[in-house]
Amino acid sequence: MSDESAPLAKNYDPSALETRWYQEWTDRGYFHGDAAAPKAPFSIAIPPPNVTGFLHMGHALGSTIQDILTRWRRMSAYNAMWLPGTDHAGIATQMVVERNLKREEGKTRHDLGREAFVKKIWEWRKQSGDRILDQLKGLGCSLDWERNTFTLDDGYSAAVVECFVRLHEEGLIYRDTRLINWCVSCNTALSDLEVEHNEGAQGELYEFAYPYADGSGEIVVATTRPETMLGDTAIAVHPDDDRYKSRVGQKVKHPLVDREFAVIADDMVDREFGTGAVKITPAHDPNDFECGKRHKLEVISMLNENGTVSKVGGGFAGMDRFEARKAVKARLLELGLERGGKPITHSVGHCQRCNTIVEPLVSTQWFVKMQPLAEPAIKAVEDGKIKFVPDTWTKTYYHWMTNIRDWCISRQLWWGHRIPAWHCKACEKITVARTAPDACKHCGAAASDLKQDEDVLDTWFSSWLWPFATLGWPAETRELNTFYPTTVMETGYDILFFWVARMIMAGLHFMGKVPFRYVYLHSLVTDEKGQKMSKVKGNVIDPMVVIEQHGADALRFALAWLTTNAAQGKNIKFSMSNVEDARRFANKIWNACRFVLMNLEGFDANRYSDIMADGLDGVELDLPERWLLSRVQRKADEVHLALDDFRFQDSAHLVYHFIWDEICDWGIELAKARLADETLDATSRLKIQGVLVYALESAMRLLHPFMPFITEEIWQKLPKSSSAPQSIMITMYPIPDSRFADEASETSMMLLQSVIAAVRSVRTERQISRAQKSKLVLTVQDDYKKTILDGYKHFVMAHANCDDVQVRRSGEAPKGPTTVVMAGDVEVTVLLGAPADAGVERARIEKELGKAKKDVDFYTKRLGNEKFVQN
RNA sequence: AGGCGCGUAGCUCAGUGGAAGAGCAUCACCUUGACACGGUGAGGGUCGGCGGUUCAAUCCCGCCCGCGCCUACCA
Repeated sequence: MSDESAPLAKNYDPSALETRWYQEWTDRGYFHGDAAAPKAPFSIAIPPPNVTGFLHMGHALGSTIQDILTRWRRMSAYNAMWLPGTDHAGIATQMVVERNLKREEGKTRHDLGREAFVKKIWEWRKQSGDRILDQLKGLGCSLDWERNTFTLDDGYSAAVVECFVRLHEEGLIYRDTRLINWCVSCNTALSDLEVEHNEGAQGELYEFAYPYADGSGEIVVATTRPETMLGDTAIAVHPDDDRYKSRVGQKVKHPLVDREFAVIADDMVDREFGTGAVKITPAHDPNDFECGKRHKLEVISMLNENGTVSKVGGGFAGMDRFEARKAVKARLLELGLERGGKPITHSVGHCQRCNTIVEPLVSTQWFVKMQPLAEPAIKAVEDGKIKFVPDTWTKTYYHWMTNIRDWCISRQLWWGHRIPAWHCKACEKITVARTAPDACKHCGAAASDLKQDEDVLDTWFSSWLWPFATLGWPAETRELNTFYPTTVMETGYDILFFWVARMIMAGLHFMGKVPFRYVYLHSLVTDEKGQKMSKVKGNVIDPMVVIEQHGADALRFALAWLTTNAAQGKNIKFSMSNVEDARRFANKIWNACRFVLMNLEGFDANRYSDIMADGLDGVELDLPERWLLSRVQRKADEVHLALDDFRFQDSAHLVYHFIWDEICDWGIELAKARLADETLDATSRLKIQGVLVYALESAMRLLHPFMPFITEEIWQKLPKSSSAPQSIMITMYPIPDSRFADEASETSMMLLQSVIAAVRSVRTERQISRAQKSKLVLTVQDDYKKTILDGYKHFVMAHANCDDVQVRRSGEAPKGPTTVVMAGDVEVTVLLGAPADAGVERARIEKELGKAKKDVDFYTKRLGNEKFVQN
């Protein structure tokens, strides 16, 4: 614990204080959300990172945003709870462990066998699984660690089984044999979403001829995948295509394998494309598969699951699919059947995990029927029960949801939730159950005849339960009752379909309520050039390195500063200079605090709060103090509104400018001279000190969600009345206090600021040295301004470096060389020691005059405009 | 092929139907007892192009030109 009475260190050093405070907060249990607390709940479930992962800039951004929201709401009297956890991440994790196994022991998972391999993964999880959580701690995330959940925890796994069994009972989960996406490298089925379509792949549209079986010529087809001709079972042409009309029904002879099949007519064929004749391979193309169903074609799989040609490929059997492509082409050339080819740009599906080209294969898999789940999920958004921020995503969501297709959920992996289905050796039927069944439900065969399905479930099939399975579902817990629905889901837009949409469906289906009220989707964080950060490119900025160098506070503030509710698809370009800027800001705060602390001689916080207890009424305060108090209220209001709208950049800017431009540049500067004056009476001094402390303390609370560590450190050092809480974390977030709002003072200050700025500008332009004081004549348009400027001319003198200020309603131009500028409608005449350069002066005045004339023209025109005046 | 979005100061980006803003960068001056990770001041933009609606358009509409993203089974 830091010694509160110790002075603030001369230099700001984030590293030591950040670790210290995180420990302190955890020890005091500040992060825990009590399900029984009688306060309005505010909850967020973290998008669980991959258990083997490490924190990247995207996590840092998302977690910063979530922590800002959580800390802000916690300070605003909400029962705030931010739930941490990790995802077992099926394929990704299995791949990492397989790679290690290969590297360290030269073995494959098959060498170990399922049980030993899964054990191995658990060991790996144990050793690396907490790294990413520790990194989140380093970032300052106020996560409720008591609720930390892993998607393979017993309770969570039970929820996954429950979900599967219920959907199966409802007929929403089924098993079917159909064309699915298969990764020949990962050796598993994939869902449609896990296939990435790399746009613009260069391929060849290859043409070759099928001879008619009766020797009456040939039909030329065009394909990008010649090797699949080994599985062809038809040729399709358009029914109205005169070129081929007469050939429909006629047989062709396969040139490489012993097979004949017919020319068929199907209007899926585009007459303009290729030759207008399409080879049909129902087992290896989704289009052809559908076509095959329509025409009851034979489905011949010519590829094995590992991507080699199957035994139906005759002499090509055993070849890799790309090798086979070359071989088939060579053979066709030999046979004189090649008819040319041309380059084509098309999109090819790649495995999201390993980037291997995905193979459409016929396979028996488990599926979820999505449409019945999607309909209520669409309605919930239409009804405004869930709002997307930014709302441009709403349309994207509707589009995907209304065109949703069934979800292939079985994966041929070992790491994950095993499918709760048992195959009966006796009757070959399947029994789906919550626990291993005693007997086959269909034929009564003994348990010994039942074998559990080898496959595991898609990782996302467990994550779609996240907002409620983490709170104890299917049990009816107090946690669910209090924290479900969660308030906000904050995540990257890249998993809108993978995860967010599916959570909405699952939440509505199993809980009958939406899983969250708001979906905040953040942008992709790229490097400063807009390039995606990747190890290969070597442009990765590691958040942990940033934290080490500049502190978590600087990183968080930089991220918040960059986070606009940007339009869809616009990235956040991140560079170290953003962090350095934030670090400079932290340093500025540090030093402002040092100034205030150094000037607190004789200050008594309790006495100050007694004086101010009833607001401004009857309290004699100088203008800068009234002004600063009022500004605090205004900023508190603005920041609150910005956060309420998820405008993180706005809120960060507001606090930044409040602290830097208002507290430091004016509040402290105006206080300086007076505090330095030893003749100042004790009460006046107390008020100046008190207001500075108040403003700084309020600013620290405003800033705390963004920069939790430095604000705590400084807050602890500031004098407080005896009733103050133990930590800034448990103070109230500033809300505007009307007792301290004072519009008149803000107006008056603005007048002073503009006059001071005008004089400074003249002095710089005239190159008047610092040592030389100026004399001013201020000519004003009304008595109010005269009173203000007369009353506070000492501030003008001090801050505009003048030794004489005369304020008047009108009068002759002062004698001697002068420069006149306008500050609003105040004529500011600066008396110069020496005559100005006539040419320079003329140019300046002409420029100003030109501007003024333009203004006059503009307003005259506008006021002369009848329709404008009417409006 | 459909859909979404972007084009504003040198750079990165906010923003609004009533003559444009921030941070950084640039230039000048200032080592003033909080801070040179600082202070003061200055320069810099026909808000992608062309039309339309409006009293008024950077903002609304249409087209065009440049980008980016998402969805999709074009063999």
